[in-house]
Amino acid sequence: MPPYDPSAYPPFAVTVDLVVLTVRRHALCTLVVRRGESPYQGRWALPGGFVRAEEDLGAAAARELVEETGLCAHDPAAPPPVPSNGAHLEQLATYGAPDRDPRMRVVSVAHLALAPDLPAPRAGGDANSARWAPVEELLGEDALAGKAEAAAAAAGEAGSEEKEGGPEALAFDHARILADGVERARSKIEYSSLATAFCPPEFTVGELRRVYEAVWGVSLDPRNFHRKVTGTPGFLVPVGGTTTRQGGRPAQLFRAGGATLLNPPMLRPEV
Amino acid sequence: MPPYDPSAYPPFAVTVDLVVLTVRRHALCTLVVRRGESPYQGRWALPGGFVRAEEDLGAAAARELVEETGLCAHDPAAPPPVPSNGAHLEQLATYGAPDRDPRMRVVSVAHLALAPDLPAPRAGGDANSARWAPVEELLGEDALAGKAEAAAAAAGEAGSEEKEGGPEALAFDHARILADGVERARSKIEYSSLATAFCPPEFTVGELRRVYEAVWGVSLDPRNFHRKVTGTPGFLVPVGGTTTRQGGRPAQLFRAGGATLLNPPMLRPEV
DNA sequence: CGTGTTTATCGTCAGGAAGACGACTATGAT
DNA sequence: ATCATAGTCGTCTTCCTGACGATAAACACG
Repeated sequence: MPPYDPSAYPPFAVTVDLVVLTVRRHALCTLVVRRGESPYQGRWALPGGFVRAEEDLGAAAARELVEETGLCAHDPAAPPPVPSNGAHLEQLATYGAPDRDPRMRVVSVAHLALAPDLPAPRAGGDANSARWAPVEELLGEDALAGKAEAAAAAAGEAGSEEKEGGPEALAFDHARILADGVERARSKIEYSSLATAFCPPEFTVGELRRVYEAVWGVSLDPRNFHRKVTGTPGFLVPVGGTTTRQGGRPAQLFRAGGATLLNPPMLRPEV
Repeated sequence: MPPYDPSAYPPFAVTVDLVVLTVRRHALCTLVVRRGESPYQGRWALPGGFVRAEEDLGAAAARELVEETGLCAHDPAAPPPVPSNGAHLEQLATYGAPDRDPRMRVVSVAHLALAPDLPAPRAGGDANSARWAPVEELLGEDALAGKAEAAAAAAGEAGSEEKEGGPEALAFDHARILADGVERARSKIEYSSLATAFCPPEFTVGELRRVYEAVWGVSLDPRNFHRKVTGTPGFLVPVGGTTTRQGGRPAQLFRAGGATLLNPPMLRPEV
């Protein structure tokens, strides 16, 4: 790399942060790690780390994802030959407020990963521990600045609310990043087949419906949902077998079809 | 800012690049500037520049927008008190391949700006000149790698196609950034009222329809379009007057309504 | 072994949205 | 006066959706 006058531009640290979402026990959950270092020590944070000198942004996110979860990132542009436990990974947004990290100027390129339900997370790297936390618990409708907290005061809130959004507020601006990631996932499963990324390779219509219900936080009519997804071309391909994982009548098994954009889209119920 | 061990992380340069879109003479156009400096000297590029040491990413994009176009950025989160000629500005994506700039490691946070038709651009900063270029001319269906160029060979292509995507290929990875920005705009005017950002403060239904037609590259039925947009709550509010800017029968004038999300959405015609 | 429960799947019906297109209106150009 | 252009209002058919009844196939219990 040719030299260049370093005084012509200010130096930045560039990191990647990960919003890893999954559906566990009917709830949308995200991976958080306990911070062991100085700023926000002991608080939960999104997993992440520095981008290496010769590393692409997406590669850095994939590396962090493997380190934290063992998941093999599944680039939508280049489907892997082996259908391993690959998670969907895409860039979310970049956060670079000058004071977001008190140590130095850090620009963080957040990525969004969607994964099927996994066993307990393995703590990796510099994290003391890691867990799947329900996003509702982390984003309690007022975990972000700007939301009215009048309702809490009026209701005589039980528990120990802290100043910045609940007892388990995330470090840095990670609550904002998580909220953006959740909103991205909520809107993207509307018009793409991304909801299948939350499912194992073979799944039933009911399991897919429970993904939508968990991500959107609504309940859907099983009959209309079944008609909709089986009638959308390219969304699901039957794989032949049946299963009775959930009790009740055995259900057909499907794989994700080749379609990435759904037409017609799934419609999120109104408010 | 407290000191921090600079050997613990590799230093990056962080820039913002702008995809400024407008509709001119029934065509979707973007602002490009002529590069005066060494890599890709003389080639067209997207406007952009370094983020300053204490500057937020959005602020840097807004500053570049003012420098290049005189447009006052219009943060959706904080509507300006004065309805000046504010353009819509939002973050698009971040590009940080290790070799995207031969001089050094640069991470560019691209932003998307939508503006009404403007007078000739004023060349600012380090740009020799600037112009509005039709995106179709910059992204000729094969300006990006990966597209099949077999059709060009079979048709006995006239003109002087270069190796990397046409005679006016953009510098760096700016063709990719532009393509992503155009795709964002195309999809976002479907379900949001963002198409009004391409219109002057007061506009007619026909002018709004021509925006959709230019951005999507299709032709829409004027009668169905009229019924749709006037029937979508919060999209348009009548302002009272009429105009005959386009010839023909005078048309009612509207302003953009308060709605940001359209329900039902506008539907882009199928392939 | 019957009954109840759970889940899956198929059908029906009414309301609404959208595409195709006819008809009419109000301006300027010739 | 006539034509061209652009805007606006209706109609009709088709498709999608939400609400919901009905049936099917498993298991749990008495």
